[in-house]
Amino acid sequence: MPETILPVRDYDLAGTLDSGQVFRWTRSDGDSPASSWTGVVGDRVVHLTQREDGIHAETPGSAGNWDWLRHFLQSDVDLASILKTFPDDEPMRRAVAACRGLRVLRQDPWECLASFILSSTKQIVQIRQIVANLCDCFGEPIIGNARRPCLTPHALPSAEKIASLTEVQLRSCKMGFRAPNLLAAARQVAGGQFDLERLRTMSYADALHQLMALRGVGKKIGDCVLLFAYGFDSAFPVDVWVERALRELYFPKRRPSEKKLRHFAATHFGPHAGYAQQYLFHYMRTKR
DNA sequence: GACCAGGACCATT
DNA sequence: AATGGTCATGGT
Repeated sequence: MPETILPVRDYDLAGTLDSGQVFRWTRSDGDSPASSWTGVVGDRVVHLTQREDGIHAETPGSAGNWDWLRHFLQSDVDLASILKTFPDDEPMRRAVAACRGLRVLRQDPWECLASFILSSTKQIVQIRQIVANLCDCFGEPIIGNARRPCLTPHALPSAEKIASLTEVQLRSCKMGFRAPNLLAAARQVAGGQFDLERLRTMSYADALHQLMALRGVGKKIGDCVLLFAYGFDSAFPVDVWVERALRELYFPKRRPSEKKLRHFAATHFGPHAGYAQQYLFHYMRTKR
């Protein structure tokens, strides 16, 4: 089985894979002290383990030069230089101290868009379950991993595949009112009316505007896709946790208006605001 | 059994 | 511009 070591330091694999960016990774370390995870990147099953000398990776079948994994993990980015751009205030210092090595991943755009269309008013554990249902029922099986037939991993279904389904079939995955939104997005992507690749060439504002034209995609989900799939580091998704972080950590006592809060979020956190947002999010979710 | 969840959207004030 | 209801579902 192909394997490699990514000699990366300052990388919290567990925190990163469990910080609500991706929904298909499961811990597989039993009682071992090392943090070990299994997931799917594209059409490959990957097993990752965090050790002293870096992240150990193995995948059945062919791994090529592993660039696809370095890209997904963003293991070559200089985290320290990003942290330097964070505002020098008490909330950020606390969040950074509490989430050492937290990274922002780089996902496939369709997987990211589909996942976050399904994320609306759902807890992360439930998003995981919905995405798992969707992959198990309609994703392409990944062959060569048949430990047991019922555990055959599946890729996330393509836009074309989902576009060929019915709303009733999608609802069987327990995604509720999100089903028509996912179906509509899949049809537009599969039919070529919506070009996910073209977003790469656009400005942040234009790309966000495009995404928000999709039913079920507002500012928050649009920002998640731009940050997690396209690397627009200025995107600053504000969900209930981040809003709580802003109000509690930056405006205790006062009650800033929604508009004022959005202005603060858009101007205070610098060129890598998206990273700062992820630190605040994970900090709020894991403290206490 | 309430309450809430990585929201978006539409109808009222 | 700011609230309020609605949409499904299940964990805590």
